[in-house]
Amino acid sequence: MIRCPHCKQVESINRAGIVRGKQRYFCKACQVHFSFPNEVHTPSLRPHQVTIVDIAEQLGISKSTVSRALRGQSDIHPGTRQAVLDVANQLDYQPNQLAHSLVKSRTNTVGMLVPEFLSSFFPKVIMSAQQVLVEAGYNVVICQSGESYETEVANARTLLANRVDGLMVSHTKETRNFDHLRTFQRKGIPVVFFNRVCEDMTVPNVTVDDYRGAFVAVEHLIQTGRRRIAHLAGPDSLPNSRNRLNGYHDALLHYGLPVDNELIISYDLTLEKVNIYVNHLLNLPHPPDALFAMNDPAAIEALRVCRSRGIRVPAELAIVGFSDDPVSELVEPSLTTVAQPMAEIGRETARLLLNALHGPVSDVPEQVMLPTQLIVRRSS
Amino acid sequence: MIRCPHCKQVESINRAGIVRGKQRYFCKACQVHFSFPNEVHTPSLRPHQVTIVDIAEQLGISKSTVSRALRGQSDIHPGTRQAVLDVANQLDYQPNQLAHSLVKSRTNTVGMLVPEFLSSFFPKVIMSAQQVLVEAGYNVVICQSGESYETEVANARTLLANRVDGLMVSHTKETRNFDHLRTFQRKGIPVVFFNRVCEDMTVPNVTVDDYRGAFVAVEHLIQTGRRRIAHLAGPDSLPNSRNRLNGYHDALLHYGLPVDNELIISYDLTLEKVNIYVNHLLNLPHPPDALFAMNDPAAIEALRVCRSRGIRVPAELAIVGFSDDPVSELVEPSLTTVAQPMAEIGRETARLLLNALHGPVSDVPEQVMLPTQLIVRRSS
DNA sequence: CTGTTAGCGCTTTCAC
DNA sequence: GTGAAAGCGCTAACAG
Repeated sequence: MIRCPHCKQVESINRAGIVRGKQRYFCKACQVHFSFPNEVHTPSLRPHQVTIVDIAEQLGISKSTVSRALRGQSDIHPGTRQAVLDVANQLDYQPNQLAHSLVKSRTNTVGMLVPEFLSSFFPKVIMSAQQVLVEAGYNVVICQSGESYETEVANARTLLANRVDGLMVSHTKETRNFDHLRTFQRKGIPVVFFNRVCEDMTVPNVTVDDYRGAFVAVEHLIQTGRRRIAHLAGPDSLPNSRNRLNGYHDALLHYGLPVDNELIISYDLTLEKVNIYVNHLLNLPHPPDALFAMNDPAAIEALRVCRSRGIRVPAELAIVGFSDDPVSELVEPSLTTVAQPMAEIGRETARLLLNALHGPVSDVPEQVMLPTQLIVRRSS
Repeated sequence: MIRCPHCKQVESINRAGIVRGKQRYFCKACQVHFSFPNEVHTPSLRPHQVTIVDIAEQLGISKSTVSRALRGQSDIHPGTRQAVLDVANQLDYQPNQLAHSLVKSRTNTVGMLVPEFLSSFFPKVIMSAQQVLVEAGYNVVICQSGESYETEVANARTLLANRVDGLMVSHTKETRNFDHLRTFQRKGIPVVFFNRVCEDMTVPNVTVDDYRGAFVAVEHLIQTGRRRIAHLAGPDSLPNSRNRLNGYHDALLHYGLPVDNELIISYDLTLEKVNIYVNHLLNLPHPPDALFAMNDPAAIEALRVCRSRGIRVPAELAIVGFSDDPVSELVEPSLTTVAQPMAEIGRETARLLLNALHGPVSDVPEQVMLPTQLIVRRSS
């Protein structure tokens, strides 16, 4: 009698052919295929985990000696060391990092709090930060909050309970209260911000020059003849958004163009809102001839709105994004955007954290601001 | 005297204006902006971490009582509990998960090994798996290996040393030896494979019906009049690749088309190779009129090659990808592709792991195969 | 209801 | 060189 592993029903099961000698089944209710292997799995209870005491006993020596041998300390008889290593190997000994961390009160692990990792920005930053940190002997554990403040707080608690040695943070768009991060500071655990930084906390941080990036982007639009430039801004809670908005604003002023508040809309970083707002802008009596968006996903969504309305880009509306997501090169027309040095952001964040971790930090916290670069493509 | 935090030089520093009252600097050598905050950071050594003993002493009770109160056990005087909670709060007590895990010999943490997370596939799978697992009270730590076998082995060692309670794995394209994963099995730590599964290990796993997905994709090309269909296959080491290749193969046979080995090229999942191979295919005396690619990034790279060579898609070459990466909808022309239910893969993987974690698993390991869906767009 | 004791697996004095 | 003993912070019997 075959039972669907999902809905536990028996009636809805059909045989679905044989693949590599195995009968496959299909549950009509769940629309799911499944099968069972031939070999039988014998799930013993968790067996005894071998410890240094096991090694010590087998060798008739003390566990201190085993500990020393395993760590390759100097004051140890070469023969003893080899014997320990051999037995450890033979017993398939795996050191217990928990016990080690407990006694050393350091875990060699650092945490990273990010708001999401669906766009390419955070994965790239994570990878380069990780590379630097792993090389320095640290493990990196990544927590993503899905832009939810509550999840971020929960993640921070978990990392704290697990006694990470340090923390890298790019907070959610909802985060206004930073107590969960101040706790780390109070406990003497170094915190480094990147990308989205808290201006009220005195910690090292890594940002890009959002102001300048936005300024140059808008300048480019002006120099290519645009006069009514709209801005899809990010949430006011993010310094990022504010800096880009300021850059936009100052570029208009600098070139003597009026700042029309009707053309500035700040949204919550969800694509549905982009859709609504872009349509709204296009429906204006005097619609904009250009759009500078907070980020690439927004710009690309704007592109789609234009496509669906038959509005030609860039002829009728020029569009510029921010970040240089790999997608921006692939869309049609390809997207002009302000590139951020993602790998460098990661490396710098890792470097600042290592500084804080290693040195008895005698300096004021360092704040790194990386340059951006305008990449002109066909959407402008 | 200002020193560049990167190159440590003094000569290459320029002042770069004042932002929000702070002097900013620019290092010509490193092309980097930086600044220092006003407030001075006093980096004390790591302060004493408060423990249940501290709470016990302050209250003049035993630490067992504190432990019980904190965990909300039943046999405790409500007054005592409240007092403990108050002091814990006042002292900013944070439980030490390491100590807890050590004594319980379980960490409530599960590991996830993925080959990369730059494409959208793994992030999506991770997110949905995480959701299920967090709800069940587990933390998830994610390790990405960048498709490097050595990194995967190192990650596995770390997770083992940190005594994860369970493991979810999608291995690298290089992985042929699975000893690092068998170790978990031997130690009684449940392992679940997903997406890229090891056929030699008797563990639960989650896959999609690659064979059928490929078959349907090629069938679609045939039914829309294509006769010379090329296949850009993945590495032979991945069952994924082999199943998709088989689906391609059988579809041709089923419709009475010849299988031309010249049109089947297997590549190593790097985009540079895609470029070379697609060009090679297009240079053939009898070039293909359609291409079925192992995955969306490859298909999109093929699209770019065509664009740069002025080859019209789909008129001259129809292209079909695999996975339904969000990008595939955005490229021009939009990409026909075989969608994988990423969220469901994650959920199922998490479910299988929870089963193994909770139940004393009395069954044979379950193998789930999820259906795919052909999404026809403009590239075919 | 609460305290005492032992111990999770490891490192670290301090003797010998 | 090596061992004995104490302790990292917490939980879990077992008494009372």
